[in-house]
Amino acid sequence: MGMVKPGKDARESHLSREVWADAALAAIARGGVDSVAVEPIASLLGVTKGSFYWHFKNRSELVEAALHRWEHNATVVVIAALESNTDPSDRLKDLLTYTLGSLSSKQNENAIFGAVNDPIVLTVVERVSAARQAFLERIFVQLGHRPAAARMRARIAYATYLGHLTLQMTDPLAASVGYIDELVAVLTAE
Amino acid sequence: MGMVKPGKDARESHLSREVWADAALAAIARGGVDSVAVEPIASLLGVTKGSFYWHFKNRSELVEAALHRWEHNATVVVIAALESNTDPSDRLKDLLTYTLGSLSSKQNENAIFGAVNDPIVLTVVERVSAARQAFLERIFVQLGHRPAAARMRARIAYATYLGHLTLQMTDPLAASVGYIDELVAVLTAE
DNA sequence: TCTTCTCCATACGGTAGCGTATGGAGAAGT
DNA sequence: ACTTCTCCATACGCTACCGTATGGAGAAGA
Repeated sequence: MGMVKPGKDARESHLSREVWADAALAAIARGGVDSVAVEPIASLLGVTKGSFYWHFKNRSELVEAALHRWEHNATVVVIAALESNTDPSDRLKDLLTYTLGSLSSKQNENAIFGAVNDPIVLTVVERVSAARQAFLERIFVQLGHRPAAARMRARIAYATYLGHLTLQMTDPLAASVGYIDELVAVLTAE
Repeated sequence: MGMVKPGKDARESHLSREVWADAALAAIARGGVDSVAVEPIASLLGVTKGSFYWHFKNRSELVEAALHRWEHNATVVVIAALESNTDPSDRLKDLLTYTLGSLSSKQNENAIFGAVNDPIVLTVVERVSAARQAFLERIFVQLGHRPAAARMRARIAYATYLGHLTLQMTDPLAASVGYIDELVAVLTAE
């Protein structure tokens, strides 16, 4: 197999599937899932369609790859980042601070959630939402809620997160001091 | 002016701008703002593009008209429906019950908020969000919160509403009894 | 009746993007 | 050195949609 070994130096002459997927994810952040087009991305990467159709079967496969990358960042990475903190209340606050803080990922989230009519998007979103709500549910259980109540609280907290995601697309939070504290207080109120 | 008077009978041979705008709004609910295309809508209405370009200047004008219709339904109509109820706590619960209940409008909302990268969509969404948050802010003031706190609570409540809107696209609420009561309790907790 | 205006059909050119077919340069194997 | 394989460029046909140009049927006005 005459494959070029990627090597560790920065300049790689050959593109990989991951490079394409990341470029597609960036396109989603800019113009939504529907705006993912092969030829514009190719010219951004400095190549032509010929490259794309060697790495991928068609456009849907590219979108799917991009969504899988997002899924990984949105669940595994985020949850792993909170493993160090064990106190449930702190964890909730850190989670909200972390997820509502990173600006670039918000464009992606909002664009992806706004395209759930696409069945490919739907399945990924369902998995991500389920994982996140399960994570939140454990927090509320640790906070002393009973299973049914913890489940409702998790849903409320997750919905609140999603809503802030959408809101911040138009209204950048205005950096009001103590807002997240108030938010955590409301969500954990007895 | 040889214009045909619309008359009051149902069968109108001539189409109006409103019919086109409503059809476009239905298209938004199905496939998002980007999916609004002149020719498919025309064939749905049983006419051709010739009709469209007589009523509208171009596609953007159609999208704008559809968004204006949504804006009206999303603010004026909803708020007017709650005028009868004066108790702030009941009003909040009625608002959530009402807005989280109508199934068809959710598709629209989610699709529109998922396309805020479009500047035309952005301006409309900003107006709608401002009006809704102002409405909620008044409720929380009536509930005894101070201005700054009421503003934060209004934002939280609105974000929660938006989040549930998104969530229900994939997870149909599961009809858990008492969920909205729990939601209202959380939002109005001291 | 004859003209005028409204509303729409038809026909046309143009662009953006998808997917395929084919060739070719260059590295990897042998 | 010769072949094989990887990665990509070029070129092509196809579809969907936009916007325009033009004509025409039919109601309204005069």
